[in-house]
Amino acid sequence: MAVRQRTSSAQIEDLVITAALALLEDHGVEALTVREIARKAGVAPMGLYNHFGGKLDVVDALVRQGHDRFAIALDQPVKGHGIKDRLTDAGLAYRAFAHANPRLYQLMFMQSVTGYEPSTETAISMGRSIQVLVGHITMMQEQGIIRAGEPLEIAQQIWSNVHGYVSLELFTINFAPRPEEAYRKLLDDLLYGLGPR
Amino acid sequence: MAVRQRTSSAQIEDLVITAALALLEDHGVEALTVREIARKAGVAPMGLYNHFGGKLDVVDALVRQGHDRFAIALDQPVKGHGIKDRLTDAGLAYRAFAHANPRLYQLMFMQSVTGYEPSTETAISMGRSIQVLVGHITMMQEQGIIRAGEPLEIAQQIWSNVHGYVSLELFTINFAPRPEEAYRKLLDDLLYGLGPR
DNA sequence: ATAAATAGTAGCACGGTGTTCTACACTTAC
DNA sequence: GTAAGTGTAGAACACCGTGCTACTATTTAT
Repeated sequence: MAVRQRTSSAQIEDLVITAALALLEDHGVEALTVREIARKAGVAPMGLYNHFGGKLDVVDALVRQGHDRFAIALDQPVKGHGIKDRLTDAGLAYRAFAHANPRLYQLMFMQSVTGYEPSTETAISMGRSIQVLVGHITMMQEQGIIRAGEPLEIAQQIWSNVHGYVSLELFTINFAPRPEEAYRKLLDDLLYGLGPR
Repeated sequence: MAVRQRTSSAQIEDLVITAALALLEDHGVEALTVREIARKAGVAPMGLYNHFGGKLDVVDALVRQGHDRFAIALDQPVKGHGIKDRLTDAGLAYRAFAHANPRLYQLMFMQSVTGYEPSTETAISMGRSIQVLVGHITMMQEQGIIRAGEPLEIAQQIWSNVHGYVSLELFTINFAPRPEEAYRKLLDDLLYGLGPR
């Protein structure tokens, strides 16, 4: 006879999100089912509907938490590096995050769960990462390292390049023999292309 | 021996792929179900298993056909443009293809169907698109428009940038007010960054 | 302290999915 | 004509996300 216990309401949401993240990274998006998440979290399937709107809502919470962690990772300055290395450091941190949480990254930027669309709240979280990047760019423009221009537009250029490389590297055929080195060269050319002419 | 006519078989495969493509672009990946594809193709669900390995095999055929069309699109030279515009033209053609077939593009490069992974045969088709790009690059290197270096590595840089922009534009928040113009500027900076120093 | 409200549980049910199996009809080869 | 092969329809299976009901344990109001 299973003893029914009551889990603290405050902790349940954390349990669910943690379980979902573990399932995602360990066994892929296919393992991200309501029953499986509930089982791993030690919660009844219905608990997922009591605390979240449903499966996609759990996914959304997962993605939102990911974006929050992501923004922090992008904002870590590297000790001993000056402003001119800001963008390169952020670029390397970007790739490192994606490599550390590949499936989460896929969820955050590649819509890998059918039917899922980020909520406005999650979109705001994503916006914070972009603002971190914009901050770096503005600072480097003031130093004359990056050409003048709308920072948001330049941010999109940088994001495109970095996201493109990382997503291709992780999820389709990677045709560069030394990915790490090729990525550094990409960052270098990117910075040069964005420099003053 | 006992060579049978395969005409109907070949037609059925075409019917299925055409139906799947129409469903995909009209109603999204969620509409891409075995029963729905079969209904639209005027075929029994079992026909999908007689002619293909299953649903994912149909998806793979769809993707492979997409890559074949894609390679052709990238190789169309623009009348009146010289070699130095080759890359810009290809970049614009790239984005045009993605905008014309957004969900197919998503399937080809963003693994939007859970469980699907391109077959080796499909990967070869994808390789052809890359070879088209490599051809352009080599030609431009000979003209001194692009710096020396491994063409394949440069191809990956370009592909990353272009794919990143397009996929962000189509499937996540687009934060550039004039996407077309921003994209042209991206191509311009990209070319400059890859130019001789 | 006691009773009511709350919040969790288990388990079944529904419609939908990919997939497989069986039984039947039609075409084609010899 | 006959037999093999190929297509069909339709049921079935094991999942899926999602609700519903009935029950129980905790919390809270009185």
